[in-house]
Amino acid sequence: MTTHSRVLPLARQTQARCQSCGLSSLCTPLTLTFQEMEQFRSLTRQAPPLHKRQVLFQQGAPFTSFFIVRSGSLKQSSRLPSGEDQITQFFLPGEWVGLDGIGDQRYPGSVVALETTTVCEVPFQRLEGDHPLVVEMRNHLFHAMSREMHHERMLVRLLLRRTSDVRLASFFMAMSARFQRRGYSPYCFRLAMSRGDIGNYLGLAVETVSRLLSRFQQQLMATRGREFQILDFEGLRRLAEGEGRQAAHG
Amino acid sequence: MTTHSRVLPLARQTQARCQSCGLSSLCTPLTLTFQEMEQFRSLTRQAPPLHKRQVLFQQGAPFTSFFIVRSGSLKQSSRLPSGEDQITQFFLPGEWVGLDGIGDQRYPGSVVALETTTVCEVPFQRLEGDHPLVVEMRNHLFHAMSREMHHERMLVRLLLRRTSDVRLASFFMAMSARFQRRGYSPYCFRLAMSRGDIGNYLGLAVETVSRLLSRFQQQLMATRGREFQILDFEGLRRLAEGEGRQAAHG
DNA sequence: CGGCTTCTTGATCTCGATCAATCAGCGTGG
DNA sequence: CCACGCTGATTGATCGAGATCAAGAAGCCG
Repeated sequence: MTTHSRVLPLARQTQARCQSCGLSSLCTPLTLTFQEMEQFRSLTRQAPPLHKRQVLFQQGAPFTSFFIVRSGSLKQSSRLPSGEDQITQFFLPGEWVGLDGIGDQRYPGSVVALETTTVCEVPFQRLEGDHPLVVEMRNHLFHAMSREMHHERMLVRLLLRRTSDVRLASFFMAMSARFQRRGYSPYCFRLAMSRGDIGNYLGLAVETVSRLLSRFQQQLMATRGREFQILDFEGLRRLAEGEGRQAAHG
Repeated sequence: MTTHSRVLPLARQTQARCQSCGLSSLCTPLTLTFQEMEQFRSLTRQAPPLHKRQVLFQQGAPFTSFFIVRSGSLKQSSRLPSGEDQITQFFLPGEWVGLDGIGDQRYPGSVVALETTTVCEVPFQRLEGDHPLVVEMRNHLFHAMSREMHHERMLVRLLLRRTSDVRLASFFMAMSARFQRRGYSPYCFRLAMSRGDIGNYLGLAVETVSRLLSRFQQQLMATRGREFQILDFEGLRRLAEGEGRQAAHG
């Protein structure tokens, strides 16, 4: 078991990287590199691949494990008392799934694959006890959750007062950052979720998302189906941060 | 130090109570009863009372302690790159302040008193080590943060798609639940924050808050300055949950 | 090729921000 | 004690962003 000790510095490294990320974005910062995923592998077990629309776990199911995305992507949505589904998160490779189930020992939303997806399962009980590796791991999660708590709070509250174009720009900036952190191009990526999913996530109608994409098309981004290319990164960032042409400026 | 072991079951008790709280609300569930606050006292030190507008800590200051509110109330706000302040939280007696500073070791927002307020300081380093009390305490926080993570995510995302009256109704339902949990009346309470603060928090203009209160006045609530009384609790709940008269129903 | 879902574009209407003015509360000082 | 001024709260009028309704267009898969 002592062979895992090399994980520790890596955990800190992730943390440091997150700290230096000043992007005002929707980014969920619980991210591992492929290398780190290999290191943690001893705690995990590989699950069979999910195909599109297949469910990883259902809302309300007892929390037993969380998961790390190896490839593909997923969405998490919660069924509201009113009957609608609210998408609360998207997951990309390297990101943690199910952390919000720790709290009351049930998954608070259903997670389904947006495309063919593979995940690693991390049984939660393997994170109990006082083994140094595990202690460090929990510590890592502790910090990460605190960060995300604030992230979420500030950014989503921020979105409350923002126009639809700012919301969408923030979304793409966040996605860009997440791809970049995984070593992919921050300028050109494919998102497996539908326009409807994006709209649901951001609190916008599908039509609005579509119209905004058309508007962005001219200057900021090139869109082709679910492939996105950021043409004017700075411009998009300025828009997301509210420095751009916004309602009631000058 | 072993005298603190009686704390452990209490921590679990809090957790159980939070679990059973099914309110769809903005509630931040990190709450202690006065009794529990006494138990934890050994970890804390009393700070001198803050008067209105006095700052507990500034955004960006190094994270050293968090705090538990003993009496009064506070607000937390973050200065955005654009220069505006976004209120991210209100704190009532029994609630934890500063948890979101753990992540990157800095307070992500400034916290100021809304009225004369007393808090207990809990130096973070007293929560390190493997002493059973401290382990249990961290565990408690771990669970609480996970819960709050989801809470925040779902509810604020929910608010994104909600009309102003639903947002405000949710706000009062959450406040009501928080007062109730502390043993106060859930129907009649005083909120020290201004209309502007509420609007900022919910992403609404002051004028909108004011107008909504006038509208609520007729049926749902009685308002007098910063004293609020809920007249039709069920009605307010239905409105908050989206079952009420809403845009595009019938 | 049909039959689906997803995406786009157009037209209308409503909610809530904004601008503007008045009013109420309240501590200060004459 | 009351006049004054300041801040916060209310109310009215206007306007624009975005939801909604409606209809096509484009993929996508059997």
